[in-house]
This record gives sequence, C-alpha cells and structure tokens, in this order.
Amino acid sequence: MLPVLPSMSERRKPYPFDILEPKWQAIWEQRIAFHAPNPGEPGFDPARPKYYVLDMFPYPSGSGLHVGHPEGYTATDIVARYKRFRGFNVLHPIGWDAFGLPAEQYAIRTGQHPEVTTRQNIAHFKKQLKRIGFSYDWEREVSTADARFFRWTQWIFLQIYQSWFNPETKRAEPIATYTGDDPDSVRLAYVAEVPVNWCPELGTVLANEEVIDGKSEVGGFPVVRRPMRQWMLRITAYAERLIDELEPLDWPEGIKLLQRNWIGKSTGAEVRFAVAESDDVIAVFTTRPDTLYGATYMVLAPENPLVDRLTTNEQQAAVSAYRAQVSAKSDLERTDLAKDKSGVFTGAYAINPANGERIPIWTADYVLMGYGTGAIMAVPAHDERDLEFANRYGLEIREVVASGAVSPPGSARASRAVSGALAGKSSGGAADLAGEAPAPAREARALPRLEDGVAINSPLIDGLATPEAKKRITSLLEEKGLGRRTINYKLHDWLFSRQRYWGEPFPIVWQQGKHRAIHESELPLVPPPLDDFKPTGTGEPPLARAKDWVRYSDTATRELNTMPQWAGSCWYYLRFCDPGNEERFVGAAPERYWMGSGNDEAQNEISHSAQPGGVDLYVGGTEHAVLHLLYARFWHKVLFDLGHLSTGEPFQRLVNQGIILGEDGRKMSKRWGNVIDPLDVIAEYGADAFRCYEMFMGPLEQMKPWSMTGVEGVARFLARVWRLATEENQEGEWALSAAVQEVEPTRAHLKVIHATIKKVSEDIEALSFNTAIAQMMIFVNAFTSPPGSARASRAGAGASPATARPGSLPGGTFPARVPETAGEAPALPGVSRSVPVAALRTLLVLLNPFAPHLTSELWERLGERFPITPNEITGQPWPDYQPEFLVEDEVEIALQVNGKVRDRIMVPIGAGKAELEALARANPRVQEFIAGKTVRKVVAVEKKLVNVVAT
RNA sequence: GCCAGGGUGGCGAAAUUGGCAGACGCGCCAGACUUAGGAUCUGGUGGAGCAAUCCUUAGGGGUUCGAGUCCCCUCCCUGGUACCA
Repeated sequence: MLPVLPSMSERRKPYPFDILEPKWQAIWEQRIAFHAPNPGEPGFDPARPKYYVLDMFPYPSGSGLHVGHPEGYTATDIVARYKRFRGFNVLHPIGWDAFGLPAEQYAIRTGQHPEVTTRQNIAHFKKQLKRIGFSYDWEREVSTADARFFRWTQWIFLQIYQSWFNPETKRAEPIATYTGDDPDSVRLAYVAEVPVNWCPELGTVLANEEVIDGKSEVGGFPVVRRPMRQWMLRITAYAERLIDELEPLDWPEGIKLLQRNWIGKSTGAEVRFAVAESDDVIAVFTTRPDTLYGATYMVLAPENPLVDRLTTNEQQAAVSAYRAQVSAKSDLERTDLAKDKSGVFTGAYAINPANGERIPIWTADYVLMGYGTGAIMAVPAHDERDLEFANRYGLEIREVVASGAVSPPGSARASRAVSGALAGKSSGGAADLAGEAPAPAREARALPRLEDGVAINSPLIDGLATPEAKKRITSLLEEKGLGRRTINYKLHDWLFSRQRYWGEPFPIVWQQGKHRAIHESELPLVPPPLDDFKPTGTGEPPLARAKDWVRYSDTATRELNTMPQWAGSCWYYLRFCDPGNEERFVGAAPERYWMGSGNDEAQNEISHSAQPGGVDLYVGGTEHAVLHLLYARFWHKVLFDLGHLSTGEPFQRLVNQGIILGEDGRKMSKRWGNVIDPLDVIAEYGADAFRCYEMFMGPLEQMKPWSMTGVEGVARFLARVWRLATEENQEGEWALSAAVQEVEPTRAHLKVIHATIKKVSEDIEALSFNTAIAQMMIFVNAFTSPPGSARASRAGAGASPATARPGSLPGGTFPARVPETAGEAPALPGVSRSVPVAALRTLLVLLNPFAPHLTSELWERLGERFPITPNEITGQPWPDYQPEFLVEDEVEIALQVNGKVRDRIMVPIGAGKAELEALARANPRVQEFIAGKTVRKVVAVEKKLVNVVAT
C-alpha cells in the first residue's frame, strides 16, 4: 500500500502559511492589535511621537481588489509596522469611498439599492484586505456613504457656503464679515448657470467620464452642452495659495508641476478696446501687451454676449449661422478635431488704443468663453493661432517684435508718429531707429515669432526688450485707464453638483427662488428611499421623484442635486483622526495630535518644531495627482482659515505607486482576462509571499508587470527563513531546529547582520523595499549556505576575515590577493551550521514589516526554547546597527590601465594614495599592460581603484 | 503639438559625490539527493571567442584619467494634457 500522500497543492506548500497566517490574523483581530488610541484614551502614550500613514481609500467596486491595489497598501503597511517598532504612535486607517456612479448604474439596471451593493462590496474588499494581513486600525474604519460620516460632509459644505474669501486677508472668513450688499455673489459655494453634458436621448446629464468622443458611454447617443443651474465652489479664490503653499511639500516634483500647470497661472494685462461708433468696450486678456501695435483684429468667443450687440445687420445671418454650427459641436469636436480655424466677421470694428487704428472684430470658436474675458486681441505675427486664422481669412499681419540685441536702456524711446489714445500727452522724445535697427523685417524667418526680442513698429515702446516693453506699455495703459496688470488662471471654479441619487444631498432649501442653508441640527440629511433610480428624463435629478422628501415646507423645497464623489474624499483623512465623534467633524485634540506638528507634550522640544505636520505619508495612484489632491487641499485651507484645523496643508509627504501590469504586459482588465485576485495568489503562496513579492518587483513608483514565477521565488526565500529556524520531524511536523543555538555569531556573520540592519532601515525610510528584501535574502543565504560556498562568499559571510589571510606582511608591503576560484575558499574555523538565536531574532524583526505572519510565528516558537520578555515580536525595539562591525581591515581595489580593470588586489583599509600608486606600478598585470609605454599619470582613489594612464 | 517620467542580460531589476556595470530574484544549463520531482541542495549563467582578449547600460557626439550616472542631438515607450490668448 502506498502511504497516503498529501494532495498536490498541500505538498507544494514549502511552509505551513495556510495555518499560521489565519492564526495570526485571528490573534490580531481578537487583540485589536493595531488600534491606536487617541490622546486621553486608555493606552495612549503621550511620550511617543505620532506618525500618520495613509492610503488613498478605495472605491468598493463590484469586482474587488486586484493585485495592483495592494501595492501601495503594502508599502504603507510596512512603514506603519516599522514606525511602530521605532516607537511611534502610528495612525494607519482605511475606509471606503462609497458613494459613486457604478453602484447607481447597477441600481438602474437591477433595481438593487446602491446601499445594498455597496455594503456587499465593502464586505468583500474588507475580507481581501484582512487576508493580506494589513495592520489597519479597523476601529477607525469609515465609509463616506454612512450617515455618521456624510453628516459632516454636509456640515463642511455649510461652512463653505457660509463663508467668503476676503481678498484683503487672503483667507476664508464667515460671510458675516462681508460688508457688501450681495453676499451671494461672494460665497465660496454659489449657484451659477453652467453648461453640462446633456444627453437628450437618455434624458440625463452625464459626467465627463461618461462621455466618450462626444457620445454617451451608454448607448452612444449624442451629447450636447446645455446650461443648467449648478452649485459651484470658488476654488479659484485659492489659486494663488494652492500654488504657493505647494512649494515646501515633500511631493514628487512632477506632481507639483502637474498641479501648477493645472492651476495655470499667467501674468499679463487686461486691455480695453473701444468699439468704433459705439459705447461698447471689449476687454481682452493678453500675456503680451508689448505686441499691442501688432493687434490687427479682434476675436470674440461665439458665446460672448457682445457678439449679439456688435454684429451689423449685414453680417447678422452669417454670424447666426456660425454660432448655430458651433453650438452643435461637442467640446471635443471643437478642440481636438478643429484643426482648421473658422470664424465670421461681425461687421464691427474696434479701435486699437495704441495707434487709433480701426481693426475688424471677428467671432471664432478658437477663442474660448471660459478663459480670460472670452475675447482676444489677435496678433498674428506673434501668435500661432492668430497667424493661422489671419492666413486663412487674409487678415493683416504686422511684426512688432524683432530679434537682435537689446538696445541699451534709454537709447530708444517713444516715437512721435502716434495717434492712438495712448499717445495723447504721453512723454517721449522720439528716437529714430531706422538707421541702427538691424532691418529685422528683411530677415527671412518663419512667423510667428514667439520668443522675446525687441519691440519694433511700436512707437511708444520701440527698442525696448520684451520684458521692459510689457511693463512700459502696461503702465501707460494704466495711466490712461485703458488697461491694467492682471493675472489669469486656467483653473475654473469647481462644478460641485451632480444630477445623481447616490451622493450626499445638499443641506440647502429653496424658497421664493432663493437658496438658504438648513440648520446644522437637521443633519445628517439622508437621501430619501427610492426604488426607481433611472433618470427622470427631464434633466431633473432622481431625487425629484421623492416628492414628500422634496417638500421641505409649504413654501420651501429641497435642493435636488447631490454632491460629487470627491466630497467625501476631500476630508476623510481628517475623520480618521476621530471617527466616532458625534459632536464635531473631528475633535480638536485628536486633530491637533495626528495632523499637528507634534504631540502636545512634546511641542516644546526642538526636534518637533521642524516637523511640518499633516499626514506624514500619503500613498496612492497618479490618477489622483490633480483633482483629488487639489480639491482636498482647497477644503483643508478653508477649514484651516475658519479655525477648525491646525495646519494649512493636509498631506506633507506624497508618493505615487506605479501601475502593476498583467503577466502579458498589458493593463489589468477584464477585457484582457489578465486580472489577478490577491486571494488566489495567497491561496497558493501565502500572504507574506504576496506582500514581499509586491515589494520585490521593483521600485514602488514604477510601472511593472506581474509574474507568478516571481512570487514563487520570493516564497522560496520565505521558506528558507522558515527552515533556518525549523526542521521537519518524524511525524512530518515542523519543530524548532536544533541548529538554533545560543552562540556568538562569527565576525563574518556579524558583518552581514549589521549590514542588513543598516540597509533595511535606510531602505524602508526611502521606500526602497525591493533592495531591502534583496539584502535580507543575502542575510539568509549567508546563514543557510555552507561556509565557503559561493553563495556565502558573495554574501560576505564565507570569506575569510583579514586576520585569517596568510601572507599578510607587516611593514607596508601588501601582496596581491590570489584570485579566489570557486570552492577554494577555506572554511573558517569555528563556523558551523549553527544559527545564533540573536541573529535569527534580528532577522525576524527586520523582516516582520514585510512578512508579519511568518516572523510572528517563528518568534513565538523561539520563545519556547529561549524565553524572552515580552515574548511578542511587536514588543521588540528595532535593532540598531553598529558601524564597527561593518568596517573591514582590508578592501579590494581595482587596478586599471587606461581605464580598464587589469587586476584587483586587497589592501589595508588605510592605504594612502602613494601606497596605492606604488602597489599599482609594482603589479605584474599592470606592468604587462604598460610595458613599452610611458606612464603619463596615475590616479589613485582610496578604497576604490588606481588608474594608470600610459601611452 | 506641449509637459512629465522612462529605455541596463532571456525576464523583474541593482549600482554613495562620476570610480570594479549587472547585487538580489526569475528563467536556463549541469550536478547531488531521489522510485519520482514543478521539492531541496551545489556549481554555472551579459555577448563574441578554444584562448589571450575584445565588445556591452536605446543610438550618435562631447566633457573627463575614468560616464549607466554630467552636457548636446536623435530615436522609441508610458502617463498627462489639448487652441488657456
């Protein structure tokens, strides 16, 4: 009879992770092991510094986590566990971004209430996360769709609604401090008519991400822009601070740049053009006021109301037709596809304030209503778009900037031949440049000229270099009241309302056409129950169906819009500090402790004053580089201005994890069938192997493909760790190995131990987890491979220390080392296969943040034979390395001839340059290569190499 | 088009201030132990060459005693963005 063999899958398990991982997860759960108490709560230790490490919380989708999600989570978990060893109070929470479109769309299809699907999805996500063994503080779990949470989202909206941005103080202030007569015009939350994506066929408004190439994602129906009454948040008021206060943050430079570009600050001037034969004035924004003389026509955006006023009777038909044509185009057609510029002459003329010339006013859709004033002065000689347009319609092109040397200051000034409004009584001895100008007009060069140069054909500023010309003309315009220096931003105010069901209802009611806030005591305002989530067809949000709910009083009705998904994620990191608080969105003391720059008790210590505060480490995907982070910073600043928070920025250090691709190198998606579920990987190799592989793949920030054989390799490493401490007995059970003994590590072992402590500590701080794991592999190789084996030698543990080397001569001559060939290295006396307990314990602590289950188990088993208090790995301090174990007596240096390595020799660590040079010159290999040549130079670098240059 | 980040063995990747390219792992080759091996252990493994030796960090140029690393140009990949005056 054959013995009963374990099944294939069981046999393949190199160590019993399937038993010990659930065991430890149960222990952690039962002990609530990773709960961080707040200041004042039992168990809180005020002596410890705080560390807040945060993941971007997930949207609990129906498909669950794939292996890409936990990459960042694993990184933060390692940091969290590491910081706990380092004596920090660690805040490491997780929650759910639970409002959102997919659940609503699912509800529309199935009638299943979003709350039900969301609850199920959360349960699945939670199961996945727990099985990976993350050390989240589950006591702090929050969900944005939970009334206990969104009550405060609504409350924060009210704070925003009830305040305004005081341009004097550059801060948000309660609306009561506003002394003007129309508070609604300055509120940070306001109502405006703005265009939305309206799909007539579906009878609904679509989010931008639901519109693909101008068609609805569902059904492919046309989508048009239609103005609707919307809630807006005045984020533009904070544009300047959002740029300035970005600077000191410890974020990737690329992300900061992305945010700056998104905000898109540009400095220029607003210039007012009078309309000929009319009282109307067209204001334009330009970053190149110095090219004012080159403005040969003007363009109004088709939506600009002035178009109606200015268009002459003769042009009426053409203009109307053009505007109709434009409005039928989607945004995409208008921008992406519109390579050919189009436009129509309005029939009207404006007066160029610089020279009094009449210039035609056109309307064209290459000018956007949403930026600047919705009108431009066109300078075709110095603007690509204007040039293209001018060429198409035969408009005048006049160069006003020339290349060439900048004239000495004051050598050229205003001309006399000026008739424009600006010229009036302006100063100006004229200087005739004709003689000395380098005749730029004759140069055959491509227009437009966009670079800075020298103003020409511009009497008031001729000869001035562009920056000076800008300043000069702007101040002249200012003097005459024809313009002023202005700053413009690409950033728009935030469209904050959605025509959706599954989001936070606004705490707002409407009465006689006016909005007002409901009282705080009426929060949370819970969405009404519905069983039909379909669009109403009229463009009214689904909440309109709940007639009773909508009716607030005899005279007032509720706001029907809901907030966007961003709302909850704008402040969830604050709620984590105090998730159960029923009095406030976050208690003052917990906020001060976790978000502040240090704990109250330690505030006087200098070491803490350097800490800027906020979330100490925030890890998430690049897809949130702009919007989420910008919106959250905005809310944070408002709350800070209103005195609710202790810091001005929420996230001190930000890191983006890269995307994990499928094994086929493509993005993981159902479509390719390459999605990998963490639970499947864990069933096969265990959670520790999963975690370690996620980190071993490569740098955190980088995009990289998944590889199952890679997981296997890491699993083998963990199995080696397991077998370093245990051996299988007769019964097939794993028992603590006899090799584990209370012995002193060898000197070579000490070197590996301390090198590993150093590298792992530094690498965790730098989030270079892949190299930290590599170093721990070296450690394990050094202890598992026989001394003298190649593996041990490479690890540095098998190689003989200097003192054991024969042939070392005192007195300053250092014989070259005989190159070691494989297997030749002598076994060191006293080295046995015994594993020193202390070394093993050190490894277990270093590895614990990466592989918490395995290391906890081994630590516990070690305690059975070698008792230690406390007998819990998490109670241990992080080891410190001792530099003295890292220094060597000898170091190998390379001998180069003309930059090519010709030999390597061992020299005493202190060998100076002269000694090195002498050794190099005396070296037979070197001599061989310099024979017959003249030595020109010898470069000696201590502890590195000698390079003999000979020709 | 513009902005950002990349390009190093068959693969994932290492590499202080410029100082021995390829650590660590995967894969592969050979061997040991085995009835067996997708287990474990040992050795080998960038390319060419019998060898000495030569070549090698996308490609080309430059600075330097010395360049994956610094400078210039070109090509390719990924992400973001799209007439922002």
